[in-house]
Amino acid sequence: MGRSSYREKILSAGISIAHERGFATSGVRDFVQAAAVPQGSFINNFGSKEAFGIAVLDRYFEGLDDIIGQTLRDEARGPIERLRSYFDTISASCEQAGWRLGCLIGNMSLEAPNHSDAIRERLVRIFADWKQPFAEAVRAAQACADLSADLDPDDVAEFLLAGWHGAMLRMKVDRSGEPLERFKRVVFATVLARPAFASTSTGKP
Amino acid sequence: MGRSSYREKILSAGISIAHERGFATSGVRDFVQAAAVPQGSFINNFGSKEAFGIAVLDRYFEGLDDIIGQTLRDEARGPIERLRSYFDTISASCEQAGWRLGCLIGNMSLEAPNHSDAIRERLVRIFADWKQPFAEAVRAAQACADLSADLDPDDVAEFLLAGWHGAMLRMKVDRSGEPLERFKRVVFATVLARPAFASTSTGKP
DNA sequence: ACAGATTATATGTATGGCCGTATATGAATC
DNA sequence: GATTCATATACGGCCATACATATAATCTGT
Repeated sequence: MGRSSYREKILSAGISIAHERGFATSGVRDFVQAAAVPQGSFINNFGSKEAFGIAVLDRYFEGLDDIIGQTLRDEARGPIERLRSYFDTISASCEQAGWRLGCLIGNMSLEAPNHSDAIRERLVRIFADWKQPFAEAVRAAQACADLSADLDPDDVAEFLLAGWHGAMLRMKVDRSGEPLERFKRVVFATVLARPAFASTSTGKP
Repeated sequence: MGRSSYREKILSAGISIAHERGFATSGVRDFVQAAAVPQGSFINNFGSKEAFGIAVLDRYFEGLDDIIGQTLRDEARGPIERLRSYFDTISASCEQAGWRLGCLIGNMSLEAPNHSDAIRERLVRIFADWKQPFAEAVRAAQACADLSADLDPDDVAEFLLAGWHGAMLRMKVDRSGEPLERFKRVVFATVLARPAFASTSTGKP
C-alpha cells in the first residue's frame, strides 16, 4: 500500500463546498483547496468529478442516517412523535446554516440528473432507502390507530419525503424557516392527523 | 432606434437550454448558438448572464401564468376541480418532456440563491405571485364547504405549491410520473378532502 | 421632403481566467 | 520490488465579459 490518503479530507471538504456552492458549479480546484491538499490527489483518489459526486452523496446520506436513527427510528417514542422529531431536527440544522443550504441530496437532485446518469441512479437508490423509515413510522401510526389506514403507507412516506424537499427548496429561496414550519403545520393537521380529529374521511371503498 | 433585435430569439432559446441543461451549467455560448445569433448580441441585449437569468425566469413564468389562467383561475369549475386541473395540466407537460425537465423555476431555486441575490429575490417575488391563485382556490373551496376551514388558506396554498415542487424533484430523479400521481392521490384524499361525507373527488358538483 | 445626426443593435474577435483531466516523478508502505 | 498515493505541472478547451466597428432605424432641423 501507499501512504495514508487524503480521501477523507477531500470528501468532507467536498460535502461542505458542494453544499454551500452547488456541486456542478464547484470546481475540482475548489474541493482540493478547501481540503488543503494538492490537486493531483483528487484524481488519485476519486478518478473523476462524477465519481467524487457519488462518494459525496453516499457520505452525506450516512450522516443523515445517523439523524434518522436518533429520530425516525427511535422506538422509545410514538410514530407520529418520531416523524415530528425528525423534521424538527432537520429544521434546527437548517437554521444553524442560516436557512441557506437546504439538503445536499435535494440540491443535487435538480442539478445532476440531466448531466449524469450514474449520479441520478445513485439518487434513486438513496431515496429508496430514505423512504423506508418514513414508511415504517406511517405503518406503525396506522397500526396503533394514531393515523387512519385509508392511505397506502408507502404513498404517504414518499409524499412526506418529497414534500419536505419542496419545503426546503422554498426555504432556500426565502432564506426563512417559515416554509418548514408551514409544512409541519399542514401535514400534522391533515395527512398525519389522528383519525378522530382529522377532516379526512373520504369514504374510500 | 436600432434594428430589430434578437432579444426574443435568445430568450426563447435560453428557456429551452436552461430547462434542459440547467442555467448555471449552460454557457452564454450555448444560448447564442441555440438561438443562432452572434455571441455579441447576448451582452448587447442582456448585459450579463445574471440579468439574462432574470429575464428567462420572467418569461417562463408568463407561460406558466397562461396555464394558471386556463386552470386555477377558471371559475367555470369548482375550486377543487381547478386545482386538480392545474396539477393534471402540468403533469401532462412533464410527461411530454419524458419526465426529464421539471420546473425551470424550481430548478433555478436550488441552483441560484447561493450565487446570485438578484435571482433569489426575483424568485421570492415569483413565488409570491404564484401562490395567489392557489390561495384563492383554497379560500373558495372553504367558502363553499368543499374544504374544512380549519387551516389558513395561505398555509395550504404555499404547502401545495412547495409540495408540488418536491414531487417534481422526485420526478426528475426517478424519470417517472409516479411522484406526481402520488402527490395528487395523497393531497386530494387529505389536505384537499371534503370535510365530511365526500362522495367522489372527481364527481362534478 | 430631405440631409444629416443620433441611437440601438449587429457582428466578430479579444481577453484573462478557470475548467476537468492527464501524467511525470518521488516517497512511503507492503 | 511492487504498489499506492503524494506532489507538481501541463494540456486543450471553454468560461463570462469587453470592445471596436458596421449597419439599420428613428429623430431633428430645415
